[in-house]
Amino acid sequence: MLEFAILGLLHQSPMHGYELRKQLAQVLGGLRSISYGSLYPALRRMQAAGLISTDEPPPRALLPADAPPLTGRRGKVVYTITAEGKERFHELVGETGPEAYDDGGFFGVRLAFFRHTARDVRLRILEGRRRTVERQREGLRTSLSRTRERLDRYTLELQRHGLESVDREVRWLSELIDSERAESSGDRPAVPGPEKRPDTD
Amino acid sequence: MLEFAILGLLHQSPMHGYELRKQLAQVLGGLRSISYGSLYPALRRMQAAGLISTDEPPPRALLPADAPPLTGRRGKVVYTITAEGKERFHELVGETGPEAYDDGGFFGVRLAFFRHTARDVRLRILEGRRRTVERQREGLRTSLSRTRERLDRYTLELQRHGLESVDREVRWLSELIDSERAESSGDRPAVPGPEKRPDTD
DNA sequence: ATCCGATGTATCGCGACGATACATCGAGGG
DNA sequence: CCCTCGATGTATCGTCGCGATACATCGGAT
Repeated sequence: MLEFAILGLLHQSPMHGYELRKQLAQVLGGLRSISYGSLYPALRRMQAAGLISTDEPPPRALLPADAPPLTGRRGKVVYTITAEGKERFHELVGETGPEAYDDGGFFGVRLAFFRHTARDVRLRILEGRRRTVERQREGLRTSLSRTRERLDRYTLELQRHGLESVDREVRWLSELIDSERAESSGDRPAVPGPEKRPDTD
Repeated sequence: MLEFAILGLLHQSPMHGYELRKQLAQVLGGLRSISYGSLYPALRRMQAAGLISTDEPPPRALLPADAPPLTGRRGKVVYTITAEGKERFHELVGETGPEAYDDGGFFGVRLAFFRHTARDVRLRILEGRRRTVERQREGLRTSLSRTRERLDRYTLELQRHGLESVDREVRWLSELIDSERAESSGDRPAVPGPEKRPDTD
């Protein structure tokens, strides 16, 4: 998931780790962010896999005689997506399996890069997400009705609030799906070729 | 957090790991659960710390000559809270610092065991949680108004939905606080002694 | 002149997770 | 009567995210 988000952001423009982290917070929905303890290892993994490269300016121009401690390299590093990285990103962007929507976090990131995603893929993901959340809702509903008596007042409140939230999410997704379909019908004859890439490099 | 939840559940009655996990799912708000990969290590940590003990029936009654592989011990294990565990639980139940409400997950677990929590502590936690969520809301609001133009339609939708959810959570918390205060005023002269333990073993 | 907050890179230990394996047992159907 | 199947049950492994922490640079305010 982190990998996907990083690829998506670097796909737009090269960036420092610091900037990357800030953008990531936006992409993650504004609330949760990602820590440096996750970000830097991820960047190193991706670099090792050849998905990104570092445009690294010389780490220190001829350090001036009185060498400071300098435990490790401390120069600004700009990360750039490679050709393989772009390829990987488009591969991930086309995925429609459960991993794309079962986890809400991943789904949010997929949403953030929907402009790189073909319409039919968008619809499949939105519908998959809705099914997942509907299943959660039903589970919560039955569990709530089965245990209503034996439960703490506060636990009950928590579950009630959770149920309402999930319910709202279903309605929200339905609106997104509807507007997606509406745009789709005024757009093309509804059955285009199977290979449609709205995004070209 | 896991530690707190486990102590709370075992405080009610001894349990197998399997049952513990199911109850944990309820306590966690009905949606997310905890994996065995988290649960068993946590149990072992807590056992090492002396907070719980295992009522372990003899792992295998005189294995019958034709010894099966038996890679590790595979017998049912019942976990029981110890006196130190109860002490630790009451200690945690009295905590009112940011760690009690800054993380939503932890807050949910605290809610689940509110019946073991003194009224004034309950109020402090609820109010702390509300402040935290309000801060999130303000952050989201300003970020949304600052970047409204430059944002993807989908990202915008995601943030809008997130903002509404957070807003609803604030209202929900306010209701809880109000009803808590209402009960409190009809109960005792509002300023009882500082040491009030509704829960006794 | 100095201090402070924003920018920036990096590591460590802890712990949560999904995947996986294995074991037992009751119920039901062949 | 056996056999499979789903629920119950214990356990480990590698991967990875996190908070805490440290360190460094730079611009502007005091």
